[in-house]
Amino acid sequence: MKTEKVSDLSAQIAKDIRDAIVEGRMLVDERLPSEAELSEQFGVSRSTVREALKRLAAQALIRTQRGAFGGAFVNRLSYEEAYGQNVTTSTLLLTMNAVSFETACEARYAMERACAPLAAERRNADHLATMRAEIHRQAQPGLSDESFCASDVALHRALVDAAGNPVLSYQLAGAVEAMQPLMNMITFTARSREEIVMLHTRLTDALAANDAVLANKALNELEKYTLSLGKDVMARRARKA
Amino acid sequence: MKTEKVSDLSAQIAKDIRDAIVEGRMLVDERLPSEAELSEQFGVSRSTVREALKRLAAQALIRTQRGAFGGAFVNRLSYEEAYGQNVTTSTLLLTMNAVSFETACEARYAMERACAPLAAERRNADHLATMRAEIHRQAQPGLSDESFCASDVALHRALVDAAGNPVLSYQLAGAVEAMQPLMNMITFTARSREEIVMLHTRLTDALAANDAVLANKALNELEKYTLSLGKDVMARRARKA
DNA sequence: GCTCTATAATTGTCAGACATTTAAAGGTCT
DNA sequence: AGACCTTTAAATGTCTGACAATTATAGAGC
Repeated sequence: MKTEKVSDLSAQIAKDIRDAIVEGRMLVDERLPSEAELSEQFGVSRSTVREALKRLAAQALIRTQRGAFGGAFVNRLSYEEAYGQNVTTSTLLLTMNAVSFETACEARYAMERACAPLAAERRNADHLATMRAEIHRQAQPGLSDESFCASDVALHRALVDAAGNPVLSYQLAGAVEAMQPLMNMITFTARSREEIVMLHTRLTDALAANDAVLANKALNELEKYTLSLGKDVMARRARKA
Repeated sequence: MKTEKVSDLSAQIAKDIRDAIVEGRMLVDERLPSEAELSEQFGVSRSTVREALKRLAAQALIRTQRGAFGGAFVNRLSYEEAYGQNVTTSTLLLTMNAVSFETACEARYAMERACAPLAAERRNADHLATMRAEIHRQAQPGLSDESFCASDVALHRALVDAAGNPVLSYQLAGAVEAMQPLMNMITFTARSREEIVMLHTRLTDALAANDAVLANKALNELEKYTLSLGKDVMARRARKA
């Protein structure tokens, strides 16, 4: 066996099994040996095996079923599960490492621009309807800043989905959702909301007209404006402190 | 407490603690209660608590230290840890869900194009040197297809890093690395490698000249060419089957 | 042939024990 | 006083054995 001395058996066993799954030596829905068999195979107690399996379950690599003919099975990772993992990890990464608003904003709009040409080509009526519905919501007075940001993310998600590429949707929508806590730092005045709604409308109109160039222009202005709003907030905070 | 009946105590306990971390109720490097204390607080056995903690450790949310004054601590998620998680999850998602080469290819180059303008502006000598080194390697005869693809990914990574935005690097490099198994399906003839090396050189030259437009053009041609190579492979496979 | 029940396999949980690691406290010598 | 060693206590890591809960299958009874 390749089990090096690591002084954390459950981690080592989890790694062995994880490698087997990632490298395709175990296939989706294949059943792992029972906990008792695994403990014999690896020469450890059942508790240790269980801790290893829980590690894998936390990464959605396996699912377990109780009862006779139950056990642990290699799990087919769904977009939904992977998406959730991605968002949790990315969110923590950003908040714990004090990523600046400027950096997050730049990354976000760079990724949005990556979808714009595809979205302009492939958007369908549903995508446009979703975007217009979110724009409508953003124009409602009395909306909290958090809800405004959430709607902003939803609109972005529609833009990304309009590109018609599930891989792009998974990667970018997750990334943007993870940035929401950072975006939430902005306080949106009535005036700035008006401006953003206008730019969102221009973006949606551009997609409706299959015009990638106009869509990109709208995104550029949106980035510039969002950035200036963020900088205002920072400056105000700095003055107070 | 908000612990609903879920009939998997360790998952529920893990969720409670995870929420506390994600919502900021527990700060980085803060120490969790000992396993004995947790088992008392949650009213479960120590084994159950341990299984919950292993789940969190698998997501790199906590780290544990043995010995006196040891215990479980909220872990500052590093870019490296998050990156590894992202790649594992994304890789499995793509392979298990049979994402088509076309979809992966499109997503990849869409994301590369997102970085090109920033990279053209900010690339430094190191980035250019890395890219040229990878190009040199790609021109070596006798390189396996896998190594060629790996070098391709490394070159891409340099491009993304050249954009000078760590969030972008984390998200996009992880996404592209996850696509490597799919890209590995292509068999590269000497002729096609020559073509790709030429396009890579044009891309690097464009960045060296701070020319975003030329860089984007090179990426577009690269995408078109990669896609045609992939389609050839598929067609040949279909004929054989 | 259908329904119900018993069975056996398997995971989930618990209790208690011991091994191992590690930082801090205390003691000894110079 | 300071440097070095030893002890100690707190904590995680691992093992053992037991029982509870769940569930598909096989068999009994009609």
